[in-house]
Amino acid sequence: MKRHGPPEASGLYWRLTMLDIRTIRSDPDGVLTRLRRRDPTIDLAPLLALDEERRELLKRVEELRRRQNEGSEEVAALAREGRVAERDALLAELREVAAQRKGAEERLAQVEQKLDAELLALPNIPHDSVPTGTKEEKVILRSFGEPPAFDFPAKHHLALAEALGLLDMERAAKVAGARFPMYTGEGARLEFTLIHWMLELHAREHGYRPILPPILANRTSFLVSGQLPKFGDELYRCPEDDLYLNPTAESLLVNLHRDEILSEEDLPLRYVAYTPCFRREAGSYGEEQRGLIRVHQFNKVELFHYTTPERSYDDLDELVGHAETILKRLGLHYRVALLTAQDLAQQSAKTIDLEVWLPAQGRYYEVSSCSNCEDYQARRGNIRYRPAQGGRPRFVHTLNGSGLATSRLFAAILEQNQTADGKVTLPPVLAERLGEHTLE
RNA sequence: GGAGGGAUGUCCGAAUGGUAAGGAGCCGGUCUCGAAAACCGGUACGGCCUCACGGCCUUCGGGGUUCGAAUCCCCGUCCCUCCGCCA
Repeated sequence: MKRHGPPEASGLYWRLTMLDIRTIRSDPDGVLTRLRRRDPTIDLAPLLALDEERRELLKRVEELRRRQNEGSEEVAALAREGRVAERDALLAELREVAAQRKGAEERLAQVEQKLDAELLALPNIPHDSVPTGTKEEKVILRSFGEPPAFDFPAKHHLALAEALGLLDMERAAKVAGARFPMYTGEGARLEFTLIHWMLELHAREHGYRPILPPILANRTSFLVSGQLPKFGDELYRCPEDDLYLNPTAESLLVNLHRDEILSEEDLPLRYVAYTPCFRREAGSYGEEQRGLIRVHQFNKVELFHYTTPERSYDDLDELVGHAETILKRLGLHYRVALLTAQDLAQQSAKTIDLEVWLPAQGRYYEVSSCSNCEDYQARRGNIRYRPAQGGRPRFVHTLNGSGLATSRLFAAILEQNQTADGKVTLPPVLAERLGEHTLE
Protein backbone atom coordinates (compact mmCIF):
# COMPACT_ATOMS: atom_id res chain seq x y z
CA MET A 1 0.00 0.00 0.00
CA LYS A 2 1.03 3.58 -0.45
CA ARG A 3 2.09 5.51 2.54
CA HIS A 4 2.60 9.17 1.77
CA GLY A 5 0.90 12.45 2.23
CA PRO A 6 -1.59 13.71 4.75
CA PRO A 7 -3.51 10.93 6.47
CA GLU A 8 -6.81 12.74 6.10
CA ALA A 9 -6.65 12.30 2.34
CA SER A 10 -9.04 9.73 1.00
CA GLY A 11 -8.40 6.79 -1.24
CA LEU A 12 -6.25 3.70 -1.09
CA TYR A 13 -3.79 5.02 1.41
CA TRP A 14 -2.00 3.18 4.15
CA ARG A 15 -3.97 3.37 7.37
CA LEU A 16 -2.57 5.09 10.38
CA THR A 17 -2.07 2.43 12.96
CA MET A 18 -1.75 3.95 16.37
CA LEU A 19 -1.79 0.44 17.69
CA ASP A 20 -0.50 -2.26 15.42
CA ILE A 21 -3.57 -3.75 13.77
CA ARG A 22 -1.76 -7.09 13.66
CA THR A 23 -1.31 -7.07 17.41
CA ILE A 24 -4.98 -6.29 17.89
CA ARG A 25 -5.92 -9.00 15.43
CA SER A 26 -3.77 -11.68 17.03
CA ASP A 27 -4.67 -10.91 20.66
CA PRO A 28 -7.87 -8.87 20.75
CA ASP A 29 -8.78 -9.89 24.29
CA GLY A 30 -5.37 -9.03 25.70
CA VAL A 31 -5.36 -5.62 24.02
CA LEU A 32 -8.91 -4.91 25.10
CA THR A 33 -8.19 -5.78 28.73
CA ARG A 34 -5.20 -3.47 28.81
CA LEU A 35 -7.04 -0.64 27.07
CA ARG A 36 -9.95 -0.88 29.48
CA ARG A 37 -7.66 -0.06 32.38
CA ARG A 38 -7.69 3.43 30.94
CA ASP A 39 -11.21 3.58 29.54
CA PRO A 40 -13.78 0.89 30.45
CA THR A 41 -16.04 1.87 27.54
CA ILE A 42 -13.60 0.92 24.79
CA ASP A 43 -14.92 -1.66 22.33
CA LEU A 44 -12.85 -3.35 19.63
CA ALA A 45 -15.59 -5.39 17.94
CA PRO A 46 -16.40 -2.90 15.13
CA LEU A 47 -12.74 -2.47 14.41
CA LEU A 48 -12.09 -6.20 14.16
CA ALA A 49 -15.06 -6.67 11.83
CA LEU A 50 -13.82 -3.88 9.58
CA ASP A 51 -10.34 -5.36 9.55
CA GLU A 52 -11.66 -8.70 8.34
CA GLU A 53 -13.82 -7.08 5.71
CA ARG A 54 -10.87 -5.09 4.53
CA ARG A 55 -8.64 -8.10 4.07
CA GLU A 56 -11.28 -9.96 2.07
CA LEU A 57 -11.82 -6.99 -0.22
CA LEU A 58 -8.10 -6.51 -0.58
CA LYS A 59 -7.63 -10.06 -1.79
CA ARG A 60 -10.33 -9.60 -4.41
CA VAL A 61 -8.89 -6.29 -5.60
CA GLU A 62 -5.42 -7.77 -5.88
CA GLU A 63 -6.62 -10.77 -7.84
CA LEU A 64 -8.46 -8.53 -10.32
CA ARG A 65 -5.45 -6.31 -10.65
CA ARG A 66 -3.26 -9.30 -11.40
CA ARG A 67 -5.54 -10.44 -14.22
CA GLN A 68 -5.56 -6.93 -15.58
CA ASN A 69 -1.77 -6.68 -15.55
CA GLU A 70 -1.42 -10.01 -17.35
CA GLY A 71 -4.12 -9.14 -19.88
CA SER A 72 -2.65 -5.75 -20.66
CA GLU A 73 0.67 -7.28 -21.59
CA GLU A 74 -1.11 -9.73 -23.80
CA VAL A 75 -2.93 -6.91 -25.59
CA ALA A 76 0.38 -5.34 -26.49
CA ALA A 77 1.72 -8.68 -27.73
CA LEU A 78 -1.33 -9.41 -29.88
CA ALA A 79 -1.24 -5.94 -31.34
CA ARG A 80 2.40 -6.40 -32.30
CA GLU A 81 1.55 -9.64 -34.09
CA GLY A 82 -1.40 -8.06 -35.85
CA ARG A 83 -3.95 -10.47 -34.38
CA VAL A 84 -6.66 -7.83 -34.29
CA ALA A 85 -9.76 -10.00 -33.70
CA GLU A 86 -8.18 -11.73 -30.71
CA ARG A 87 -6.98 -8.43 -29.35
CA ASP A 88 -10.46 -6.89 -29.55
CA ALA A 89 -12.00 -9.87 -27.75
CA LEU A 90 -9.44 -9.54 -24.98
CA LEU A 91 -10.04 -5.81 -24.72
CA ALA A 92 -13.74 -6.41 -24.19
CA GLU A 93 -12.99 -8.87 -21.40
CA LEU A 94 -10.51 -6.52 -19.76
CA ARG A 95 -12.99 -3.68 -19.80
CA GLU A 96 -15.24 -5.87 -17.68
CA VAL A 97 -12.39 -6.74 -15.32
CA ALA A 98 -11.52 -3.05 -14.97
CA ALA A 99 -15.12 -2.20 -14.08
CA GLN A 100 -15.25 -4.91 -11.43
CA ARG A 101 -11.97 -3.77 -9.98
CA LYS A 102 -13.17 -0.22 -9.77
CA GLY A 103 -16.23 -1.28 -7.83
CA ALA A 104 -14.23 -3.42 -5.42
CA GLU A 105 -11.72 -0.63 -4.89
CA GLU A 106 -14.45 1.81 -4.00
CA ARG A 107 -15.84 -0.55 -1.37
CA LEU A 108 -12.33 -1.14 -0.05
CA ALA A 109 -11.71 2.59 0.27
CA GLN A 110 -14.90 3.02 2.28
CA VAL A 111 -13.98 0.20 4.63
CA GLU A 112 -10.49 1.57 5.07
CA GLN A 113 -11.81 4.99 5.89
CA LYS A 114 -14.02 3.58 8.64
CA LEU A 115 -11.18 1.43 9.94
CA ASP A 116 -8.93 4.48 10.08
CA ALA A 117 -11.45 6.39 12.11
CA GLU A 118 -11.62 3.53 14.62
CA LEU A 119 -7.86 3.20 14.87
CA LEU A 120 -7.26 6.93 15.16
CA ALA A 121 -9.67 7.18 18.05
CA LEU A 122 -7.97 4.50 20.14
CA PRO A 123 -5.65 5.66 22.93
CA ASN A 124 -2.28 4.14 23.68
CA ILE A 125 -2.00 1.04 25.86
CA PRO A 126 -0.90 1.86 29.42
CA HIS A 127 2.47 0.40 30.39
CA ASP A 128 2.44 -2.42 32.95
CA SER A 129 4.13 -0.18 35.52
CA VAL A 130 1.21 2.27 35.38
CA PRO A 131 -1.20 1.75 38.27
CA THR A 132 -4.87 1.14 37.60
CA GLY A 133 -7.05 3.92 38.98
CA THR A 134 -8.71 7.27 38.61
CA LYS A 135 -7.16 10.71 38.30
CA GLU A 136 -7.20 11.17 42.09
CA GLU A 137 -5.38 7.90 42.76
CA LYS A 138 -2.01 8.95 41.34
CA VAL A 139 1.04 7.67 43.17
CA ILE A 140 3.45 10.18 44.76
CA LEU A 141 6.92 8.82 44.05
CA ARG A 142 9.03 11.36 45.95
CA SER A 143 9.27 14.98 46.92
CA PHE A 144 11.98 17.60 47.19
CA GLY A 145 12.35 20.24 49.92
CA GLU A 146 9.61 21.39 52.27
CA PRO A 147 6.78 23.85 51.89
CA PRO A 148 8.13 27.20 53.07
CA ALA A 149 6.94 28.00 56.61
CA PHE A 150 5.56 31.55 56.70
CA ASP A 151 4.58 33.31 59.91
CA PHE A 152 2.14 35.37 57.86
CA PRO A 153 -0.68 34.52 55.47
CA ALA A 154 0.79 33.59 52.08
CA LYS A 155 -0.21 36.03 49.36
CA HIS A 156 -1.50 34.93 45.96
CA HIS A 157 1.04 35.37 43.17
CA LEU A 158 -1.32 37.69 41.34
CA ALA A 159 -1.53 40.05 44.33
CA LEU A 160 2.25 40.00 44.67
CA ALA A 161 2.83 40.48 40.95
CA GLU A 162 0.41 43.35 40.55
CA ALA A 163 1.73 45.13 43.62
CA LEU A 164 5.29 44.76 42.34
CA GLY A 165 4.36 45.73 38.78
CA LEU A 166 5.35 42.36 37.32
CA LEU A 167 2.03 41.58 35.65
CA ASP A 168 -0.75 43.70 34.17
CA MET A 169 -3.73 41.43 33.66
CA GLU A 170 -6.20 44.27 33.21
CA ARG A 171 -4.41 45.80 30.28
CA ALA A 172 -3.81 42.31 28.88
CA ALA A 173 -7.58 41.82 28.93
CA LYS A 174 -7.99 45.11 27.07
CA VAL A 175 -5.53 44.02 24.40
CA ALA A 176 -6.54 40.38 24.02
CA GLY A 177 -9.16 39.19 26.49
CA ALA A 178 -9.52 37.55 29.85
CA ARG A 179 -6.86 35.09 30.97
CA PHE A 180 -4.13 36.28 28.68
CA PRO A 181 -1.07 37.34 30.69
CA MET A 182 1.00 40.46 30.19
CA TYR A 183 4.39 40.54 31.86
CA THR A 184 5.66 44.00 32.61
CA GLY A 185 8.91 45.56 33.80
CA GLU A 186 10.89 43.25 36.06
CA GLY A 187 8.23 40.63 35.46
CA ALA A 188 9.04 40.55 31.75
CA ARG A 189 12.77 40.40 32.54
CA LEU A 190 12.19 37.54 34.96
CA GLU A 191 10.15 35.60 32.40
CA PHE A 192 12.76 36.08 29.66
CA THR A 193 15.52 35.10 32.05
CA LEU A 194 13.77 31.91 33.10
CA ILE A 195 13.18 30.81 29.52
CA HIS A 196 16.71 31.53 28.45
CA TRP A 197 18.29 29.95 31.51
CA MET A 198 16.28 26.72 31.09
CA LEU A 199 17.02 26.49 27.38
CA GLU A 200 20.74 27.01 28.00
CA LEU A 201 20.86 24.50 30.82
CA HIS A 202 19.26 21.71 28.79
CA ALA A 203 21.34 22.51 25.74
CA ARG A 204 24.70 22.86 27.46
CA GLU A 205 24.47 20.53 30.44
CA HIS A 206 22.06 17.88 29.21
CA GLY A 207 23.07 17.81 25.55
CA TYR A 208 19.78 18.76 23.90
CA ARG A 209 19.67 20.38 20.46
CA PRO A 210 17.86 23.71 20.67
CA ILE A 211 14.94 24.32 18.31
CA LEU A 212 12.91 27.46 17.72
CA PRO A 213 9.97 26.07 15.73
CA PRO A 214 7.00 27.57 13.88
CA ILE A 215 4.14 28.39 16.24
CA LEU A 216 1.42 27.50 13.74
CA ALA A 217 1.17 23.96 12.47
CA ASN A 218 -1.02 22.08 10.05
CA ARG A 219 -3.68 19.47 10.64
CA THR A 220 -1.48 16.51 9.82
CA SER A 221 0.96 17.48 12.56
CA PHE A 222 -1.76 17.30 15.17
CA LEU A 223 -3.10 14.02 13.84
CA VAL A 224 0.36 12.57 14.32
CA SER A 225 0.79 13.96 17.83
CA GLY A 226 -2.63 12.62 18.85
CA GLN A 227 -4.31 16.00 19.47
CA LEU A 228 -6.61 15.41 16.52
CA PRO A 229 -9.10 14.14 15.66
CA LYS A 230 -10.48 13.83 19.20
CA PHE A 231 -9.19 16.84 21.10
CA GLY A 232 -9.47 19.67 18.63
CA ASP A 233 -11.58 21.75 21.01
CA GLU A 234 -8.51 22.80 22.93
CA LEU A 235 -6.81 24.27 19.87
CA TYR A 236 -6.98 27.81 18.55
CA ARG A 237 -7.49 27.66 14.84
CA CYS A 238 -6.89 29.78 11.74
CA PRO A 239 -9.62 28.43 9.46
CA GLU A 240 -8.58 30.36 6.36
CA ASP A 241 -5.28 28.53 6.28
CA ASP A 242 -6.27 25.34 8.09
CA LEU A 243 -3.52 25.99 10.62
CA TYR A 244 -3.59 25.67 14.40
CA LEU A 245 -1.75 27.57 17.11
CA ASN A 246 0.75 25.51 18.99
CA PRO A 247 -0.65 24.15 22.29
CA THR A 248 2.63 22.41 23.21
CA ALA A 249 5.89 22.02 21.33
CA GLU A 250 5.48 18.26 21.63
CA SER A 251 3.10 18.45 18.66
CA LEU A 252 5.71 20.24 16.59
CA LEU A 253 8.78 18.27 17.63
CA VAL A 254 7.24 14.88 16.93
CA ASN A 255 6.67 16.05 13.36
CA LEU A 256 10.30 17.03 12.84
CA HIS A 257 11.12 13.53 11.64
CA ARG A 258 7.76 12.54 10.22
CA ASP A 259 8.08 10.04 7.33
CA GLU A 260 11.79 9.55 7.96
CA ILE A 261 13.97 6.54 8.55
CA LEU A 262 16.66 7.43 11.09
CA SER A 263 19.89 5.56 11.75
CA GLU A 264 20.17 3.75 15.05
CA GLU A 265 23.60 5.37 15.46
CA ASP A 266 21.87 8.77 15.58
CA LEU A 267 19.57 7.74 18.44
CA PRO A 268 18.67 8.99 20.89
CA LEU A 269 17.87 12.37 19.33
CA ARG A 270 17.13 14.97 21.98
CA TYR A 271 15.57 18.35 21.28
CA VAL A 272 14.76 21.31 23.49
CA ALA A 273 12.37 23.93 22.14
CA TYR A 274 10.98 27.17 23.44
CA THR A 275 7.47 28.12 22.32
CA PRO A 276 4.53 30.11 23.54
CA CYS A 277 1.61 27.70 24.02
CA PHE A 278 -2.02 28.50 23.29
CA ARG A 279 -4.97 26.65 24.78
CA ARG A 280 -8.64 27.46 24.79
CA GLU A 281 -9.12 25.82 28.21
CA ALA A 282 -12.82 25.45 27.61
CA GLY A 283 -13.66 23.54 30.76
CA SER A 284 -11.73 25.24 33.55
CA TYR A 285 -13.20 27.00 36.53
CA GLY A 286 -12.97 28.73 39.89
CA GLU A 287 -9.74 29.50 41.65
CA GLU A 288 -7.73 28.49 38.60
CA GLN A 289 -9.11 31.41 36.63
CA ARG A 290 -7.14 33.92 38.71
CA GLY A 291 -3.57 34.73 37.90
CA LEU A 292 -1.20 32.49 35.98
CA ILE A 293 -2.41 29.03 36.86
CA ARG A 294 -4.58 28.41 33.85
CA VAL A 295 -4.20 30.91 31.04
CA HIS A 296 -4.80 30.88 27.30
CA GLN A 297 -1.17 31.64 26.54
CA PHE A 298 1.95 30.59 28.39
CA ASN A 299 5.62 30.00 27.73
CA LYS A 300 7.13 26.57 27.81
CA VAL A 301 10.50 24.97 27.30
CA GLU A 302 9.86 21.48 25.99
CA LEU A 303 12.12 18.42 25.98
CA PHE A 304 11.66 15.74 23.35
CA HIS A 305 13.39 12.39 22.71
CA TYR A 306 13.45 10.03 19.76
CA THR A 307 14.81 6.74 21.02
CA THR A 308 14.73 2.93 20.71
CA PRO A 309 12.19 0.60 22.36
CA GLU A 310 14.98 -1.02 24.37
CA ARG A 311 15.92 2.10 26.25
CA SER A 312 12.83 4.29 26.21
CA TYR A 313 11.86 3.69 29.83
CA ASP A 314 15.39 4.47 31.03
CA ASP A 315 15.16 7.60 28.90
CA LEU A 316 11.92 8.54 30.61
CA ASP A 317 13.64 8.49 34.01
CA GLU A 318 16.46 10.58 32.60
CA LEU A 319 13.99 13.04 31.09
CA VAL A 320 12.23 13.46 34.42
CA GLY A 321 15.63 14.08 36.02
CA HIS A 322 16.44 16.79 33.49
CA ALA A 323 13.17 18.58 34.24
CA GLU A 324 13.69 18.21 37.99
CA THR A 325 17.08 19.90 37.74
CA ILE A 326 15.30 23.18 37.03
CA LEU A 327 13.16 23.00 40.17
CA LYS A 328 16.09 21.88 42.32
CA ARG A 329 18.32 24.74 41.21
CA LEU A 330 15.51 27.17 41.89
CA GLY A 331 15.16 25.65 45.34
CA LEU A 332 11.41 25.13 44.92
CA HIS A 333 9.44 22.55 46.87
CA TYR A 334 7.83 20.03 44.55
CA ARG A 335 6.74 16.41 44.31
CA VAL A 336 6.83 13.74 41.64
CA ALA A 337 3.64 11.89 40.72
CA LEU A 338 3.05 8.73 38.70
CA LEU A 339 -0.25 9.08 36.84
CA THR A 340 -2.76 6.24 36.82
CA ALA A 341 -4.15 4.60 33.71
CA GLN A 342 -7.33 6.69 33.59
CA ASP A 343 -5.39 9.96 33.82
CA LEU A 344 -3.10 9.37 30.84
CA ALA A 345 -3.23 11.57 27.76
CA GLN A 346 -4.39 9.80 24.60
CA GLN A 347 -0.89 9.23 23.23
CA SER A 348 0.90 8.33 26.45
CA ALA A 349 1.79 4.86 27.74
CA LYS A 350 3.25 6.23 30.99
CA THR A 351 3.37 9.71 32.46
CA ILE A 352 5.26 11.20 35.37
CA ASP A 353 4.29 14.70 36.49
CA LEU A 354 6.30 17.26 38.44
CA GLU A 355 4.07 19.29 40.71
CA VAL A 356 5.24 22.48 42.35
CA TRP A 357 3.85 23.80 45.63
CA LEU A 358 1.78 27.00 45.54
CA PRO A 359 1.42 28.22 49.15
CA ALA A 360 -1.51 30.60 48.56
CA GLN A 361 -3.53 27.82 46.97
CA GLY A 362 -2.32 25.29 49.51
CA ARG A 363 -1.84 22.68 46.82
CA TYR A 364 0.49 21.37 44.15
CA TYR A 365 0.20 22.25 40.47
CA GLU A 366 1.65 20.45 37.46
CA VAL A 367 4.65 22.25 35.95
CA SER A 368 5.90 19.33 33.91
CA SER A 369 4.36 16.25 32.40
CA CYS A 370 6.86 13.69 31.13
CA SER A 371 5.52 10.90 28.94
CA ASN A 372 6.72 7.88 27.06
CA CYS A 373 4.44 7.54 24.04
CA GLU A 374 6.27 4.40 22.92
CA ASP A 375 5.52 3.89 19.21
CA TYR A 376 2.05 5.50 19.22
CA GLN A 377 3.15 8.75 17.63
CA ALA A 378 5.83 7.04 15.56
CA ARG A 379 3.20 4.88 13.86
CA ARG A 380 0.96 7.82 13.16
CA GLY A 381 3.90 9.82 11.83
CA ASN A 382 5.67 6.88 10.17
CA ILE A 383 8.91 7.59 12.05
CA ARG A 384 11.32 4.68 12.00
CA TYR A 385 14.96 3.79 12.43
CA ARG A 386 17.21 1.29 10.75
CA PRO A 387 18.65 -1.10 13.35
CA ALA A 388 22.46 -1.07 13.56
CA GLN A 389 22.53 -4.81 12.88
CA GLY A 390 20.44 -4.44 9.75
CA GLY A 391 16.98 -5.76 9.04
CA ARG A 392 13.68 -4.02 8.59
CA PRO A 393 13.16 -0.53 9.94
CA ARG A 394 11.43 -0.35 13.33
CA PHE A 395 9.29 2.37 14.83
CA VAL A 396 11.09 4.71 17.22
CA HIS A 397 9.78 5.53 20.66
CA THR A 398 9.01 9.17 21.40
CA LEU A 399 9.12 10.91 24.77
CA ASN A 400 8.18 14.41 25.74
CA GLY A 401 8.32 16.49 28.87
CA SER A 402 8.08 20.11 29.89
CA GLY A 403 11.30 21.50 31.16
CA LEU A 404 9.39 23.59 32.28
CA ALA A 405 6.19 25.58 31.77
CA THR A 406 7.01 29.06 33.00
CA SER A 407 3.76 30.67 33.98
CA ARG A 408 3.16 28.28 36.86
CA LEU A 409 6.85 28.31 37.58
CA PHE A 410 6.72 32.10 37.72
CA ALA A 411 3.80 31.86 40.15
CA ALA A 412 5.66 29.37 42.33
CA ILE A 413 8.79 31.51 42.44
CA LEU A 414 6.77 34.47 43.68
CA GLU A 415 4.65 32.56 46.16
CA GLN A 416 7.36 30.37 47.67
CA ASN A 417 9.88 33.21 48.01
CA GLN A 418 7.62 35.96 49.28
CA THR A 419 8.47 37.93 52.40
CA ALA A 420 6.21 39.32 55.14
CA ASP A 421 6.30 42.78 53.56
CA GLY A 422 5.15 41.56 50.14
CA LYS A 423 8.54 41.41 48.43
CA VAL A 424 10.12 38.46 46.64
CA THR A 425 13.62 37.15 47.34
CA LEU A 426 14.96 35.69 44.12
CA PRO A 427 16.68 32.28 43.98
CA PRO A 428 20.45 32.80 43.51
CA VAL A 429 20.55 31.40 39.94
CA LEU A 430 18.05 34.06 38.88
CA ALA A 431 19.38 36.87 41.08
CA GLU A 432 22.76 36.44 39.46
CA ARG A 433 21.28 36.77 35.96
CA LEU A 434 18.86 39.56 36.72
CA GLY A 435 21.37 41.60 38.69
CA GLU A 436 19.16 41.99 41.71
CA HIS A 437 18.31 39.87 44.71
CA THR A 438 14.88 41.14 45.58
CA LEU A 439 11.81 42.19 43.64
CA GLU A 440 10.29 45.15 45.47
C1' G B 1 -0.84 37.99 -4.17
C1' G B 2 0.84 37.29 -9.80
C1' A B 3 3.94 34.61 -13.82
C1' G B 4 6.99 30.60 -15.12
C1' G B 5 10.02 26.04 -14.11
C1' G B 6 10.54 21.62 -11.29
C1' A B 7 9.81 16.86 -7.82
C1' U B 8 11.92 9.41 -10.42
C1' G B 9 15.87 4.73 -5.62
C1' U B 10 21.28 6.14 -1.10
C1' C B 11 23.02 9.88 -4.93
C1' C B 12 23.29 11.54 -10.20
C1' G B 13 20.10 10.67 -14.11
C1' A B 14 17.12 8.42 -18.68
C1' A B 15 12.47 6.94 -20.27
C1' U B 16 6.29 11.50 -23.66
C1' G B 17 0.92 5.72 -23.56
C1' G B 18 3.01 -0.90 -23.56
C1' U B 19 4.60 -2.15 -17.65
C1' A B 20 10.87 2.04 -14.44
C1' A B 21 17.73 2.67 -18.97
C1' G B 22 22.63 3.90 -17.53
C1' G B 23 26.27 5.44 -13.94
C1' A B 24 28.09 6.15 -8.96
C1' G B 25 27.53 4.03 -4.24
C1' C B 26 26.43 -0.25 -1.38
C1' C B 27 26.39 -5.85 -0.63
C1' G B 28 28.47 -10.70 -2.14
C1' G B 29 32.28 -13.21 -4.98
C1' U B 30 36.98 -14.03 -8.09
C1' C B 31 42.03 -12.45 -7.82
C1' U B 32 45.71 -11.11 -3.59
C1' C B 33 50.14 -12.37 1.99
C1' G B 34 46.69 -8.25 2.66
C1' A B 35 44.54 -4.01 0.47
C1' A B 36 43.55 -1.16 -3.86
C1' A B 37 42.43 -1.78 -8.92
C1' A B 38 40.11 -4.92 -12.36
C1' C B 39 36.41 -8.46 -13.36
C1' C B 40 31.66 -11.32 -12.24
C1' G B 41 26.94 -11.26 -9.75
C1' G B 42 23.17 -8.70 -6.73
C1' U B 43 20.88 -4.12 -5.52
C1' A B 44 13.63 0.51 -5.99
C1' C B 45 14.04 2.48 -0.22
C1' G B 46 9.83 0.77 1.74
C1' G B 47 5.09 -1.35 2.48
C1' C B 48 0.26 -4.45 2.31
C1' C B 49 -2.11 -9.52 2.19
C1' U B 50 -0.39 -14.69 3.10
C1' C B 51 1.33 -20.42 7.81
C1' A B 52 3.83 -20.66 3.29
C1' C B 53 4.50 -20.54 -1.98
C1' G B 54 3.49 -16.32 -3.85
C1' G B 55 0.56 -12.06 -5.12
C1' C B 56 -0.15 -6.81 -4.93
C1' C B 57 1.35 -1.61 -4.26
C1' U B 58 5.18 2.10 -4.43
C1' U B 59 8.09 7.68 -10.24
C1' C B 60 5.64 14.30 -4.45
C1' G B 61 0.03 13.46 -2.66
C1' G B 62 -5.15 12.81 -4.36
C1' G B 63 -8.61 12.13 -8.36
C1' G B 64 -9.75 11.32 -13.72
C1' U B 65 -9.14 9.24 -18.98
C1' U B 66 -7.45 4.17 -20.73
C1' C B 67 -7.31 -2.85 -21.51
C1' G B 68 -2.77 -0.39 -19.83
C1' A B 69 -0.21 6.12 -17.02
C1' A B 70 6.37 8.20 -14.61
C1' U B 71 4.25 9.80 -19.42
C1' C B 72 -2.24 12.72 -20.97
C1' C B 73 -6.16 15.79 -17.92
C1' C B 74 -7.91 18.12 -13.06
C1' C B 75 -6.95 19.48 -7.76
C1' G B 76 -3.31 20.01 -3.92
C1' U B 77 1.75 20.15 -1.35
C1' C B 78 6.72 21.49 -1.45
C1' C B 79 11.18 23.55 -3.92
C1' C B 80 13.51 27.08 -7.55
C1' U B 81 13.43 31.80 -10.66
C1' C B 82 11.12 36.50 -11.52
C1' C B 83 7.39 40.45 -10.20
C1' G B 84 4.47 42.72 -6.25
C1' C B 85 4.03 43.51 -0.91
C1' C B 86 6.45 43.66 3.76
C1' A B 87 9.36 43.49 9.42
